[in-house]
Amino acid sequence: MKLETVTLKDIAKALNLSTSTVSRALRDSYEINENTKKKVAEYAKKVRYVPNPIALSLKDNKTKAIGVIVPEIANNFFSQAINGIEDEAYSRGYHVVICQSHESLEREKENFRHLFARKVDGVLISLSGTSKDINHILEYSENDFSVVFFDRVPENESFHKVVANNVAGAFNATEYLIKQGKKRIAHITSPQSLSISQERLEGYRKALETHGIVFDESLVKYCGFDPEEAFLAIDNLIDSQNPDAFFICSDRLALNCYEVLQKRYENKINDMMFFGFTNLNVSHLFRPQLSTVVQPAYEMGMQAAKILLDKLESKKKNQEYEKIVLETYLKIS
Amino acid sequence: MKLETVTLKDIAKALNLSTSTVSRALRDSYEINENTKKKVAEYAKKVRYVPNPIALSLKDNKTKAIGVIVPEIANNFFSQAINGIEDEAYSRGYHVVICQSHESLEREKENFRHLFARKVDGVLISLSGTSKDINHILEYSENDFSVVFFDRVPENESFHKVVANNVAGAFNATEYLIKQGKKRIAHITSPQSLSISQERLEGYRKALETHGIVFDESLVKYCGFDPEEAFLAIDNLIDSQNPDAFFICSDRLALNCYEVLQKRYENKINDMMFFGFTNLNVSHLFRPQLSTVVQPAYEMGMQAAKILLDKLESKKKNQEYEKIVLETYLKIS
DNA sequence: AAGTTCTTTGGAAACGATTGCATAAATTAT
DNA sequence: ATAATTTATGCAATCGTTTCCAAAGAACTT
Repeated sequence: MKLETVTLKDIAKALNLSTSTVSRALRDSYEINENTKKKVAEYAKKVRYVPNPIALSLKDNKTKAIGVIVPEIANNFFSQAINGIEDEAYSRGYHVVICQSHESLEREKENFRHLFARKVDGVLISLSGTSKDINHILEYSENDFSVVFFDRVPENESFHKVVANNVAGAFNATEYLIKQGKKRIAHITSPQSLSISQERLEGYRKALETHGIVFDESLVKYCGFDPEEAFLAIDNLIDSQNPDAFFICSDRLALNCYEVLQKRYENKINDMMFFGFTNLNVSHLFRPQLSTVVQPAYEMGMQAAKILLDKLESKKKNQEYEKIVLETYLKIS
Repeated sequence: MKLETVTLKDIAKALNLSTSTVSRALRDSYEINENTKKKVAEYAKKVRYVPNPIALSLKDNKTKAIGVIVPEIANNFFSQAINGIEDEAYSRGYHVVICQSHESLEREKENFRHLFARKVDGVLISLSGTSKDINHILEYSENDFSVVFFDRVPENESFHKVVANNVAGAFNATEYLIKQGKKRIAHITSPQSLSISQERLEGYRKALETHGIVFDESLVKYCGFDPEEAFLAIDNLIDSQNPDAFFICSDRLALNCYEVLQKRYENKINDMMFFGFTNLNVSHLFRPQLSTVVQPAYEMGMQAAKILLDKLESKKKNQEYEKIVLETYLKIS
């Protein structure tokens, strides 16, 4: 059983030393004789000693693990963000526990409880679509538990945040459509409570304004997470508002929208244009064509992880809260 | 600081008992007086006592965590499989640590080392595309560390495995194309070392055979993980082999293939048909149309997790290795 | 009434590592 | 040569929990 995990005690016994000496030798303490150090190091290597992270965790109440809560893994934006988080975390010796809220506040609370009970050192989170407040998070963060938000963030000032420049992204997308001669641009978006919805709407409005188009509320549809609801909204919109373009603010809604189009409007949509706000890596293969505002998902994840880990590893209580805003780019199809 | 974690010792002190009594009371031991139990339970609830999982882990050398190694998260098949794994694991009180091999054997080895060092109780893995043998895994599994494979599995008999019925899926897809009148069906697939490649090729051949079409090796292309290589192979194939349909065995290759088609063959492809072996949830939106063999990814993940957890939780060393084969279905676009 | 059993509780070791403190031996200073 | 200092090591507590063992007191037996 060469895999039996060997402990300090085993090494101590084998070398006729005490565990404290072995421990210090391995950490290269100045108190230990060079010869002893060498002997210990050699033997430890030979038997492939690996410190037991659990014992360490118990000792200093740190797990070297961080939690991540996202609405869904099966979403390109989030899986790319997670890649960024993992790369940063692993390279710094942390591991990552991923949870999905499935857009449910209840699940999000549960995830938090779970991660906290598991004693992760901190949490990265992108809020669920039904989380209207963050009391469930304040409860933890106010007691010195580190939380960093990314993508979908709360208004509360007292948090670190990493977001895309949603206003600019939405502005650029809308402007592009306008420049293509579109006048009645429908805007399909997520629940109003989400920061991303508000900011993207703002970009959309600004672009209209800049180009002298009157904002028409009836072209805007907020959709929850029930597909049928989205289908109906989109259907109504096409029937009654006669849009010539769509600016759709999530993967999910873009797909809902295409679903409707394919089933019911094959004939009408020839000169409609579609813009999304997605990280679908296959959007260029869609017909009708779907251009999208692409967010630097990987980068966002990495930055968020970096902020969290920096915070965890700095002694001083850094009271300044960073908000990092990353630029998006347009991918025209 | 209402969040300060409370320990058994705190409860003991507050109630003037010993920690052992408190511990036993909470676990409802027969030795403890009913009144004492009640008092302890009440107080524990009041102060929201949650046992420290790290202390437990240290004690019984179990972390209630399982590791998952997949090539990529940002792939619908795997993220769906992970959903299945997580649902099963969380519902049984385990958490999940996810690692990505990025199709690299080296990374896969590292992932394994990492998970083992972190003392996860077992591992679920889908092999990387460059893992030609599994010595790096045998080393662990031979020493009583539980490993369950899913999707991309080794030949080795002494493992639990959960796979899709790749042969049947490939057969059905190919047969469908044949029935649509296709005669020269190209087959683009992953490295030959992978179980999925071999099995899907087998299904493809069988279908041809069944329908009296001679298998033509030059219609088959194995592609590694370099996109340029894939582009070239597909390009050559179209130029020199005049295929009238494609059966493409992965998300990645399907995308590579479409890349080539869009850039260079817009005119030629009108009557070509395309079949994939993917869990892309948007394949019906592609043009040219992409039908696909859909695997029960969620179910596969769940079953794999179930087998692993059952194994972890059963005392007896179950020497029979299960191989579960789940059926696929065709999604025609 | 003395011994036996049952009920209920506490003490202490264990899991694996770190670390403050004590101490023995070796070296240096006076 | 003796005291002071340095060098090198070990002991024991700690983190939070479980569990084996001991034990005190109550209740029972004969």
